[in-house]
Amino acid sequence: MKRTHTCGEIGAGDLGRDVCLQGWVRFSRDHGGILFFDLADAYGTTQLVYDPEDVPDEAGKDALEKALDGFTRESVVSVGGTVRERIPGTEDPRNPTGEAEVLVKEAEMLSPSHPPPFEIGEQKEHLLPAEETRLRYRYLDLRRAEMMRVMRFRHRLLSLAREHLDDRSFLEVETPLLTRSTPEGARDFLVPSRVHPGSFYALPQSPQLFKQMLMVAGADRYYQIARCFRDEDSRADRQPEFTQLDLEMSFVDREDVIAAVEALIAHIWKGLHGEALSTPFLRLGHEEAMDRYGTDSPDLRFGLPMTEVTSMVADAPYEIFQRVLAKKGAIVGINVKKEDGADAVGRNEIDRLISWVKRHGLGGMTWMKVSSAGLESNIVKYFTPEVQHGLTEAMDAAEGDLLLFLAGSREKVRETGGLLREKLAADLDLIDEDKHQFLWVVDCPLFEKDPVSGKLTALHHPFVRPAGELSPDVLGESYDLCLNGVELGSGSLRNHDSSLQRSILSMLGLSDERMEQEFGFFLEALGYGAPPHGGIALGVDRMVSIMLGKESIREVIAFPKNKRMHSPVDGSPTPVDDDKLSELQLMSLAIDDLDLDDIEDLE
RNA sequence: GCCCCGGUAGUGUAGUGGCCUAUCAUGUGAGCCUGUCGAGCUUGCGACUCGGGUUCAAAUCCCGGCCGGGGCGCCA
Repeated sequence: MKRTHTCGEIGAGDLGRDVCLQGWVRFSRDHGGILFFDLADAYGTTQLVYDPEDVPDEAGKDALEKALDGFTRESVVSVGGTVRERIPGTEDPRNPTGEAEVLVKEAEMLSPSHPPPFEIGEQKEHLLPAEETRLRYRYLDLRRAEMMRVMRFRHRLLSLAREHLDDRSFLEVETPLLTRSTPEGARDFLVPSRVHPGSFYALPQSPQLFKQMLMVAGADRYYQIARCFRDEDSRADRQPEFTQLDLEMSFVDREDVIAAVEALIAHIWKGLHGEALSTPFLRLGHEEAMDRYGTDSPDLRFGLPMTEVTSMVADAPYEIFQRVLAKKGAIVGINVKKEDGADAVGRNEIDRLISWVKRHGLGGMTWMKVSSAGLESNIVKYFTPEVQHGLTEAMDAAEGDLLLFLAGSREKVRETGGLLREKLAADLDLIDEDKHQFLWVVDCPLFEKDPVSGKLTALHHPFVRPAGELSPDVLGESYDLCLNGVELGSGSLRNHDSSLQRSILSMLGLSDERMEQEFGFFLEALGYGAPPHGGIALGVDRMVSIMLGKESIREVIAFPKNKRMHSPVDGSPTPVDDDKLSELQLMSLAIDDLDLDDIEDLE
């Protein structure tokens, strides 16, 4: 028997037709004579029915019944039969195939299944087995229609991206997975070389240098759906291997790249959601993002910005503020607007917020209520009417609002204020889960100074073009894309001038010798006519998970690693045989009976 | 490296010191049932993460390990 139809396409139009269906037995219902089976495949479910009083071939009846007896849950079977209309009143309106059924005349077991460790049928989220179990039997988990829907959504997103970029002369190029380990950035996954004992490839953390060399090559516009690898601890939105939609363009300025990315995302959005996405996206300077929201990827689905009031209250004889000012600290306010639910924040709630703030390392929090008579609280008396007026103006305070103030070191206040903002939004239910708020954060500093060593490190990566004359404080020609407070992608214009690139690497502490050793090949490439260029890399896993409202990117990756970077389905990583190691001239230090003398003997 | 939460039949759960020979559902085995659709009915099966401790008594309390998850650090 050969399949003639899928389980999702049988309908009223097929009545009377002889068909062959093949798929998985999802549920069966035995009424003591008449039998029902739900046969499922990737496209849908069709009801099979066996009726002992309606068997065309009496001689084959026993064999047919015997075969059907073996149709256990999740076994793969092949059936031949006739499509017929269901008895009136027994149609299933929830199922697109629910008006028809297939009367089984032939049945064959293709592949039996053990009883599955959990149920494959559609079920409520809270009835799902633990993620651990789902990942161990991922091939069964993926069999669920919801997971198939996720995989299709992801596929569609990538198709739409390809379609859009192909139409705009972007060239899809595969860059190597076996690459050079470079000193900057995350920890590398290393691959030992058999041919060059003691030498290693690194799996790419991103195709950054290769795509830039493609620009030198004159490719003009490049993209790649690129797997990237970073050996750092995972999070709900971080896996050791992940996918970037990576692109790069030549002869462009920042606006060109931003516009190209907005058009790309709008195209994807329209294709997946059917509705136009409003562009251009909001934009925020990095410094303002930090000042107002305490993070470089703020969630602008809600308000509650911070307002710095340090200078405004500088002369107020309020001791707590004065102590902070003496230590060159900062004082910021957050206005919980009446319309955001300030009334819901009573004295008890404020006390809870104060202890929450203390747990985050600040001394406390002060507050004022805005009433018709003006500001009210036990500290208002320390502020002159002019100062009160200034605060009201600066924080856009109106009657019914609640003003919260944090004081401490600038970094701590920013950080805690940002977290408080998110906590308030969650507590007051200000986040519209259906809203998708894109945001560009632009003008990030090129460098970050290590507070302990004073050493400069690159905030993004060392190839970002400075927006002005090179100095430790210079801003970069950068643009980070955020969606709902999550960093979706990071892009910039790059340095196409090799001497500028050298200066930056040198400011990052690389000696000429090291620079030559680690990046010489790339600097050399920049010396052979590198066009001005820039690009971006978008996190595909994050984009898909946010668009589908999933809590973790593991939900949108077919075979993800778990928190401890184990692959539950294949059990990797595993130890390997000693002969494999010795072929690579390697010896593990992670073995129980290791005798250090053995190593010394080898030297 | 650190902090927090969790671990009870195959799966999801109830059980906060003795009422536990551990609840319920689902699953699974057997039987019944001719229009169901996550069919129904009867009945059998099946579990306290591991080690140590406290106690007359531990699924329950304490300590440690293992496993899973969230986070900090880390992630140019």
